[in-house]
Amino acid sequence: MRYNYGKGWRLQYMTQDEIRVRFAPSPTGPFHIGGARSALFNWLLARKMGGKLILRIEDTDLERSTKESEENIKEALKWLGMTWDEGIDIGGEYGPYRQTERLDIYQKYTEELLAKGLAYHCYCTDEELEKDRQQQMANGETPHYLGRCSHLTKESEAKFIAEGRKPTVRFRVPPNQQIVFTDLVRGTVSFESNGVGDFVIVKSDGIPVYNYAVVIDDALMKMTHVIRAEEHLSNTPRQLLIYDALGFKRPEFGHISLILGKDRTKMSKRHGATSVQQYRDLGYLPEALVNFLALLGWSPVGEQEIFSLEELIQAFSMDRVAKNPAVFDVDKLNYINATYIKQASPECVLELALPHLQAAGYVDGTLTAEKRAWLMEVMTAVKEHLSYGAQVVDHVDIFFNEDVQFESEEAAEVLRDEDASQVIEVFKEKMAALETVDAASVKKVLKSIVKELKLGGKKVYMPLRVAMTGKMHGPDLDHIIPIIGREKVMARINATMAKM
RNA sequence: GGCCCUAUGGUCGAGAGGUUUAAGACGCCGCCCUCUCAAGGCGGAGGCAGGGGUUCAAUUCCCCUUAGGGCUACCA
Repeated sequence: MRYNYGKGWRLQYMTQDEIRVRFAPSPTGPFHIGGARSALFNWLLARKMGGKLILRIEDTDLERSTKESEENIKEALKWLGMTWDEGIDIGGEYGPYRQTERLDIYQKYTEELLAKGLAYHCYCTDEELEKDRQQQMANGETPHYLGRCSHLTKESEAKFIAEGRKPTVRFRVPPNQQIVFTDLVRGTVSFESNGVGDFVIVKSDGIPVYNYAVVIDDALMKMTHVIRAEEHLSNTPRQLLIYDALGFKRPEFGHISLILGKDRTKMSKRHGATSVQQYRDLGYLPEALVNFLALLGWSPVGEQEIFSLEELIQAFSMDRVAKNPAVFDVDKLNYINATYIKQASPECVLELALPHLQAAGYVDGTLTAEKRAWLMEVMTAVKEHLSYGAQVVDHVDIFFNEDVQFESEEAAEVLRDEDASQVIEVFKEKMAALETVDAASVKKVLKSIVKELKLGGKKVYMPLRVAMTGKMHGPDLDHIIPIIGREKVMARINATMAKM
């Protein structure tokens, strides 16, 4: 058995009315790829089980939260193809879905905790707290609040208030308790309450802290499963204590491991692109990114690796989520994206590539229908070579640049071959005689030259390739030629030969 | 420092005590195809972190060590 509770939980929840899961990001910066994966697993679980996905915004960090980040998250989720059933924008039975709009709700529970003596006001200053922390660390103890304000007399409390101190609210952690829960991906996890220490649940400005608000929201919003990143695992005991103190039913927890960079530390900017937006801007396809993310920490039963969204939903299950952290492997992402690009329509590839073609100055903002059609042919020729959209600029100069430059001395050498000029002469004649110039007719021409001149294919193709592109490599010649067009091909060849 | 999580090739990972000669994929190397580069096809190299147990049998269960990560905030 992989987990000591077996697979029963799945049955248990299949018979329940509905699964309710949430994705609850804090809008404090670019939408991280790890957040996208958390969202994905929740979304997949909800869709698989016919449940609901709730999108809640955890914006209690007033300094760092921005509306812009929130928009960013929504856009990214939509782009990736994930939709939510309740939450910001669309509302629902358990709203509001933005924590700063729920302050009155939290306050009600805070008063309850205070009244029951399960929480208390703390007037300690940052300096005092920091001093305690230093000392405990020096003593080799788990730093935690010493409880200085836990039993304040009315007099001293009045004195602090008179001094103008703004209190925080601390949760009174019961001593000598074992906090145990069963994690969907990790099995039984246990903590000692003694290691926790009374923690702040409401800041001195009256705003609740994450560990507190999250519990009230998840409970009130009737979450059945909390699937989130492993960084929250160590916070879970604190949250469990609050569930119990408030008499809430505990949901199931599942902590999925973190996504690491190449050096096995948490993914950060120095590992390259870390936000969903960056991958979109680089010209990755949302389906490919989702496919890749799904495989990072989850594995399907069979050997299939390329999954559509629908197939992922069918195949997904929480009991195949891995416990160990996963290194983000761009090579594999590129491979997956490349396979999606190969299957994609020219229109779709053009869409990925267009911003990069524009940035490189190959095309300007306005595209005529004719130009667009031509670009699609170019895309068809190069899409086999692309891992992502931005790479297009490495492959298209041969279609845009009429001034042929040899990429190397080796290339120039090809045209000095004894048979080169004859090949080119024959090619020009045959091309001129052609009624329609397309891949099939060009291919016929090229083959006939090989045959008639009794030369190897290399001796025929390479001089022509170099004469019209200056390069030794590129897409198939019979594809390139119709795209460049007969006139320009001729002009290029003539110009190149004149230089010899 | 304390607490918690994790440990199969370079990477993602299958594996649920004997079915393993340890899947599959990416990457790497070679061959084929081919005008070239890709793509595609075929093949190859490469791994159970170390040490103790438990057991007739351990990659699989337990313990320790080591390594990595997370938490330890009036961040989330």
